[in-house]
Amino acid sequence: MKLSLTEENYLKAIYHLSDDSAEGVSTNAIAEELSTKAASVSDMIRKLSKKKVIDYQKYKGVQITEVGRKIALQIIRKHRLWEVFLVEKLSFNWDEVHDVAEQLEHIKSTTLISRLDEFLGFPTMDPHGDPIPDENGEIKESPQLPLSEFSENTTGIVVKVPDSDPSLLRHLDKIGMKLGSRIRVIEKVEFDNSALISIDQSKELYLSGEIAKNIMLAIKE
Amino acid sequence: MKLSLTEENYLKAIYHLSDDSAEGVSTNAIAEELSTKAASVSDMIRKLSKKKVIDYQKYKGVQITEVGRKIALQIIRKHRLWEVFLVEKLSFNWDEVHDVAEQLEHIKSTTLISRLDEFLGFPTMDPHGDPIPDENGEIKESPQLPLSEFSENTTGIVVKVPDSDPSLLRHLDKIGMKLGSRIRVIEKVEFDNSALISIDQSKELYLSGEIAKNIMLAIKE
DNA sequence: ACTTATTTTTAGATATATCTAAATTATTTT
DNA sequence: AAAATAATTTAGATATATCTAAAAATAAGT
Repeated sequence: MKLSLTEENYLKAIYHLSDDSAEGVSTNAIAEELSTKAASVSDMIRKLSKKKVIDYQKYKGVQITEVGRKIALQIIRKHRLWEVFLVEKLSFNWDEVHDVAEQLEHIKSTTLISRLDEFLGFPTMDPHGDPIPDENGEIKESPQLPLSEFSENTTGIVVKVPDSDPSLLRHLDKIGMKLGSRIRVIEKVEFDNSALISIDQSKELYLSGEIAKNIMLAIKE
Repeated sequence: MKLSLTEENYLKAIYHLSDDSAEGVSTNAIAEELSTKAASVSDMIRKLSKKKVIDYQKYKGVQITEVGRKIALQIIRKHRLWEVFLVEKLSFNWDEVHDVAEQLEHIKSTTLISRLDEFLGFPTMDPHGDPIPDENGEIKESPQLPLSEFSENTTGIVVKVPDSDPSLLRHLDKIGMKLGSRIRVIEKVEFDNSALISIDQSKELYLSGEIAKNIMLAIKE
């Protein structure tokens, strides 16, 4: 199955949107995700449907097929492996890697990606804590909740933050919150859903509910 | 200056063809280099001319401008750095890297390429023995010595052989030694100045001192 | 110098990916 | 259920990159 760069980006967007809701993905949602217009999405949807990577009925939204899912996972695998490379080998900050990885993920060479995987020591998680699918598209995921769902006096490890928002990532960097940071919820403020937390058993600060919703923690017994 | 992927490939081809002959580059030559048709080249030439990366008069061929040359050298820099990465870090054979490097050279990120340069230890030569331009487009020809002057357990890339002696060239052809071949001196024989060498990490054979004196190698750390 | 051959350019078509504006279908409100 | 609103699709345009076939300019052969 040969897909153009644009087709790959559409398929990836549809895959991500499929995760959020079990229902079919709407044209508008795809348009917003890709910062394009619904009309363009309609055109592309017909192309992808003809290639059998998505199922599609007019006005009914799209659903990714098993074939499409496998392809999307391979693109995501490449994206995340390149992110590991950029952070571990080229000393990028974890908030600088997304745009470059968006380009690198489209390089076509199965040899390249398996050699890269080996070179990086077969990592299972990218620098944002997202799991890296294996060459068959299998994902091994650990149980996790957003920080906002944690109750007082519980502890978790940062395993995932959205990689799409540089301003958030810069802020987290500034307060010293990284993947692997140990977060303890000391106090929850009912009024605005903010929370007093500690980072790595030292720094204490208040975190807004907005931020807390975006930080995924692995539950620590 | 923003160039599309296709424009970058045209510019690179024109740069390479400019090297061969001091005269302007012909439409047909570009078409053949890129496996496309002369009509397509005519169209693209007008675009590149409008962007001032080449000079062009109808029916008179093209010449690369200083601006164009600088851009071409940056693309070549990226191509060759990626080739070093593929060979040194991902264990590609030097004859497998070209197609992947052709893709990687178009990734846009100056940070990426300077970090990659550093990660690779600021190499001056790619796996084929071609020099790697620096970030200003300057090329430093690498130091070279005749094979006979190399000591045991050192490696070099064939950069020059006398073109005046057909019998020598025929012999080199027979043993599989070409420009760009990677030669490792395994053992030197004092008695007759011959040397046991390996060619391209595979074939091993003895080479007479007479031949070794005539083969120039670029020194590879 | 004139004819022939080659090279190069133009004109018109095709394919991808995008857009705006209008038409159509689906959903929501009253 | 009819009217209003929202979502989606189609129609027609634009921009890039390509092609074939025909025209124009240059180069070569006699």
